[in-house]
Amino acid sequence: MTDASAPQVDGLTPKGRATRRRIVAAAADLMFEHGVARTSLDDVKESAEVSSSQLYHYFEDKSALVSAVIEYQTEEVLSGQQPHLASLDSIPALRAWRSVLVGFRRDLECRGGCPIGSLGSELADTDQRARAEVAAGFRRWETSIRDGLRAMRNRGDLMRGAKPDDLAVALLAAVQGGILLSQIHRDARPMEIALDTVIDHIELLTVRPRKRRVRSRAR
Amino acid sequence: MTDASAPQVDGLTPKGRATRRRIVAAAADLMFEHGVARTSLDDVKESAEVSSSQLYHYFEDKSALVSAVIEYQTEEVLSGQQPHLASLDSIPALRAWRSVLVGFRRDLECRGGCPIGSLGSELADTDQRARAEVAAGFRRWETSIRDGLRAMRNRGDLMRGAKPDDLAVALLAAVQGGILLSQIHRDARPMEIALDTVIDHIELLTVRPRKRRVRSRAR
DNA sequence: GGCCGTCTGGATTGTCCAGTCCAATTTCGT
DNA sequence: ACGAAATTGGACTGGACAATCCAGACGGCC
Repeated sequence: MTDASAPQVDGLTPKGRATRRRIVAAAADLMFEHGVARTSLDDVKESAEVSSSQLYHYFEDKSALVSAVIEYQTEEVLSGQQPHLASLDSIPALRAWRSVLVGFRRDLECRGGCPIGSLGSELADTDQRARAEVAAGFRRWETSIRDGLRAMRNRGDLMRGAKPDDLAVALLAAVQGGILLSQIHRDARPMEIALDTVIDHIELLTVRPRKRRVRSRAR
Repeated sequence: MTDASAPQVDGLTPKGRATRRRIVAAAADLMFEHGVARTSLDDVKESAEVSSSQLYHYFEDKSALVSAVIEYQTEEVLSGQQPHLASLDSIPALRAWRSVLVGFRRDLECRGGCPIGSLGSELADTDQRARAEVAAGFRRWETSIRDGLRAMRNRGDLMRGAKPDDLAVALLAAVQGGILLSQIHRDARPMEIALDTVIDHIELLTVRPRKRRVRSRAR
């Protein structure tokens, strides 16, 4: 469960695994920067310093490499949001998470989209396998967010009418839409606004919107 | 102002304009379906039933054609949302607009992204001109939304603390993020949820959330 | 140390594709 | 009508690119 790529790497020697990793990392970088279609295998070979036979030794064809890249980027994205993603169960936690995401954007000067989302956007209608893999990645992401909101709900911090599952979807949509607007306008503000708006909404659905007093230390 | 493509079409005879239009429409369809990089000019020539010399007579190169496609799709998208987009100044109007957008998704069976947004996602980092044109299209879109919300605000329907400009950005982000999630999951629900959530939030910022009674017919 | 499977080098092939060119035909202005 | 400009046909070029192939080098295991 921890290493979803196990089926593809067993039977490989340590050296082989290293080469494979090098190829995937190089391909991921190039595809993040230029998109899948504009990344040639020659580029990947050069950047990873491998030959054709190496590429085709580890991957059936380009689309198999793309699959590996999707898997790689999913791990990168999810692990890059830790530990925030594991406990999005309060308004301050959501705000902190938002700031981390916005920080990533700023570091990139608003270049590039979401490492997963932009792959999905490019491939969803041409490569069913890729679409399914991106969908699986998004489901994991969404699940993490949802768990935090459900915890708030169960703890009684959210009003009974609030739907944590829907709010999780709305948050993820705000991330994706916000990233896109920020990428196109080359300005991090739209992403901030998109996320702040949904978090504000969640805060309005909070039972004690502010100045929550600690009533008992027991527990 | 109504015809932003004027600079590119004057000096053309009616026949020429028709040919040019045919090329752009064919290219727009293909690029919407397969993306820009996966749409070859041979495909465009065949679909529009024109020869190489015609293509290069009307467009400098592929990226000039892409510019024309962006312009074309911007008009398609904005005009396709009329008359809703021109008066998004009440909660019911926002709900109705949402349903139109979701209906578009369903008609396409959740295939394809936003005709503008997906071009932006693919081109933002490789073609500055394209990025700027998509940005301009988004600004027009955002402005329409914002005008409706500002009208609500000025009329006193929105609380004084509400920021119509930010809410417009959040709505547009919800549209884009929702489309992406729906495209990847092949399910219109995420888009519905994303838009409903932001509209719910706007409703909470409404002065009289519900059962608004007509108090006076004078005006 | 010697065998076998893993790993690597690099030339090659066939296809696709953006862009060019020259010549022919049609349309417009007057 | 008639010259000029716009429009069209279609072959051609040079390069990029995914994928194949044949050897040869390396490394683990008995």
